[in-house]
Amino acid sequence: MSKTDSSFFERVYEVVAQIPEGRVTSYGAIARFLGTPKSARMVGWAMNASHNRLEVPAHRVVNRMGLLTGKYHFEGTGLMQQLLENEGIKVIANQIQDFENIFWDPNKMGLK
DNA sequence: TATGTGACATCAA
DNA sequence: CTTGATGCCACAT
Repeated sequence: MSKTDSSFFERVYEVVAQIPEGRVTSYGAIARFLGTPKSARMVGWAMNASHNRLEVPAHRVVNRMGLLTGKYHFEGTGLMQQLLENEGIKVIANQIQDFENIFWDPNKMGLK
């Protein structure tokens, strides 16, 4: 309800919320889109707070290698993988298959 | 006010 | 080729 977002996190949520179904993105890509290419860690941190923002599909956000790094932060174990598989993404051993194929770049979002 | 932290990324040896 | 170490920025205490 505040008019001033004043939260870098809010921006991350917005980007993540724009991720199409069946697609995934990386922390660095989001960070770069926000203008802070070196703050990839902050993106992950924002996800930490995303637990309050259910509108944020954090399960669609993975690290650079397509590895479900934050699966341990979800409710239970394997929930993140379940959600991804539910969208048609193949995940084996916390590793997304065809990661490059389903990778969604926010920078290309409105462009092209 | 200062210190610590973190679901990453990138460079170096 | 692999493994290690550092940088990073914004938020929390």
